[in-house]
Amino acid sequence: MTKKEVTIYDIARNLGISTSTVSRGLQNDPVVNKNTRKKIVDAAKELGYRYNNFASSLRKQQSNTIGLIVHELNSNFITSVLAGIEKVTTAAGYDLIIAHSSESYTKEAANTLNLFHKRVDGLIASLAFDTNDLSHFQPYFDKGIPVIFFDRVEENSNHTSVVIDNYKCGYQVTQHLIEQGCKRIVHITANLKRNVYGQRYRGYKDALFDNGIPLDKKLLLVNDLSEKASKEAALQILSIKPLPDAVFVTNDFAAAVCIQILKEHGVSIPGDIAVAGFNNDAICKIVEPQLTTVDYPGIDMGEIAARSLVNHLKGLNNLKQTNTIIVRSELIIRASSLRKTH
Amino acid sequence: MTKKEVTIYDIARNLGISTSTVSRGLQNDPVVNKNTRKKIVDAAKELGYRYNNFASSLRKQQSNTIGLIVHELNSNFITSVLAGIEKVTTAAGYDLIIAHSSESYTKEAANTLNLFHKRVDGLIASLAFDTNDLSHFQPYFDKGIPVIFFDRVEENSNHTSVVIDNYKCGYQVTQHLIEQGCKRIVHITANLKRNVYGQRYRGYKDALFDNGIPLDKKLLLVNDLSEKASKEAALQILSIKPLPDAVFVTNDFAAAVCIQILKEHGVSIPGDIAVAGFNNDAICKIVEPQLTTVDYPGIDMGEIAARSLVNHLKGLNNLKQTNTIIVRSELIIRASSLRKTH
DNA sequence: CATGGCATTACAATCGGTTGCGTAAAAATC
DNA sequence: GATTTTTACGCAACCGATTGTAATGCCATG
Repeated sequence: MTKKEVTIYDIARNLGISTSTVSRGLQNDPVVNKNTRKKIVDAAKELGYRYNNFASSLRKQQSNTIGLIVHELNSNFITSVLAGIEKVTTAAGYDLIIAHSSESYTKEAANTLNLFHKRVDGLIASLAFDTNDLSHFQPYFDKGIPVIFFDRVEENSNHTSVVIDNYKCGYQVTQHLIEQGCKRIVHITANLKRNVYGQRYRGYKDALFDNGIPLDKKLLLVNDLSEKASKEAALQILSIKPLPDAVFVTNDFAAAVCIQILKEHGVSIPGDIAVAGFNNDAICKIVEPQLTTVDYPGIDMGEIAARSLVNHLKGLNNLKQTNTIIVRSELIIRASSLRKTH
Repeated sequence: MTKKEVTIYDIARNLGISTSTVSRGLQNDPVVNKNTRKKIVDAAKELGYRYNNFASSLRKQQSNTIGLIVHELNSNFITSVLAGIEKVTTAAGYDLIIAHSSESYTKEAANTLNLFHKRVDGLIASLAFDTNDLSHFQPYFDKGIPVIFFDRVEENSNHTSVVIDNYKCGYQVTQHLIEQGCKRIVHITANLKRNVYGQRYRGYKDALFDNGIPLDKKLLLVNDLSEKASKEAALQILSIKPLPDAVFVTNDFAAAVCIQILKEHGVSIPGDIAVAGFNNDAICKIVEPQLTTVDYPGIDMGEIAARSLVNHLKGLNNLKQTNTIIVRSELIIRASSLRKTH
């Protein structure tokens, strides 16, 4: 069976010194003599000592852990964010606990509570599709545990958030499609209550308006951007008379599925219908024609969010002063939307 | 600032009972009276009590947490595994800490150690590309902490592992390509020391042998299956004279990139070169032609691995009795390899 | 030789649940 | 009504590291 754990008491007894000295020695506290420190470290190694995070966290009243709640893990974007966050938190000596909600509010709330009980020192979160309020974060707010939202945030909340300018991106994509001569632009997106989709839609709407193109509600398709939904959306597009001349999808994978179905039905891309996606996933360069999209700097968002949190935890800045941080983003034009050669 | 934490002592004082009763009451121990239990739970809610995992874990000497080490997070396969694992661990009341190595042995070792210090009750792991030995898991073995490997495992080790029959899959794919009339089959794969690639290669080799096709070392391309490497591999294929008539890539994304480059150079798929991938990622149905591949039951592997671990932890079975669990897998034939119509 | 200063180390309380064991009271048994 | 059994709860010792404060020893200074 499991052997007895080695503790600082064992080290202390072994060396004939006190546990406080051992504790300080292991923390490299300069107050303990260099030689003693070395002896402690050596003894620890030799005895097979392992640090007990529980005892430490219990006593110190902090976990040295940051919680991360994401809506999904399966996109390039989110793994980039993860990389950015990890880079910063690891460097700052924090551990990271990742929880994902699979786009479900229920799971998100459960994870939020769980991480609260795990006593994370801070939280970074991207909300699920159907999250409508932030009441499940209330315990954090009450206890003064910092929470930073990124990408999928709640609008009109005065919590710190790191986002891109979704409105501008939506506007840019639409403007680009219009400049390619498109006038009947379908917009396939998800729950408009979620900021990223709502804002992009507003950009789309305003771009149409500014170009004197009437908004046609029939061209707005809201679904969950899954493979199945995307296929159905593509079929629906085919049934619209006259055929639309562009599709702006707020997700690259969904756009790829659309392109596929449209092509299967003899529609030429971008000749008949120009298509644009969102996120700049790896898939963009695989589909034919290659997909116009918006590049979304995941790694930067992750780094910025994590750095803000870490700085706050170390007392270097105060989150209450910064509300929204907007990260640059960029329209990337590829063949799927190019109808005019300049 | 952070208000003082509410503890079971506060609840006890409030109700004029002892902490032991409170503790038992909160655990729903039937030994405490129903009414008292209700009073405790109510008081806890009212006072804003939150359970302290650290105190509990410290005392109980267990974390109720399972560690998961994966090589990456960005594939469909791995997120399926994750879903399977989560389903089981959540149901069994365990928390999950996910760590990913980004295919780096160094990070894998660091994560392994970190989870060890976090005192996970058990570990589920899929190894990185370049992991050659299991010495970083030694602390677990020494302490008797169960470790289950899945997918990317170390061969010839007598640790419990959950895998598919990679040899058979490699054989099947190759056999299928041969049956389509291919004779010069390129094999693009990664580090052959890693079981999944080594076994598939052996299947490839044996299928060739059994069909009387000589093994041509020039047709074996080993790289890291990244986008860049796949492009280079495709260009390399184009330079082989005479042109090969099939490519078996051990990763769908890499296969997709290859197809793209080959097509750009006027190669017809599958007419000139038949292509097969591995994993049955969503991308398979996006590329043109749709990609022949091997379906890999991620969710099952996750469930099986997690269930074995959980059962072991609960004392329901003993891992030392089960060594290797093989999960079913299936060749999925699509247009990218179909040269003959039956 | 006494005293002050500095460098080291020890003492002991503390963090918040958990649990074996003991006991009191209530219920059941004869 | 006495005794046994049940039910319900309390006592107190843990788990292992941290840290404010006190104490020790040493050297230097006057």
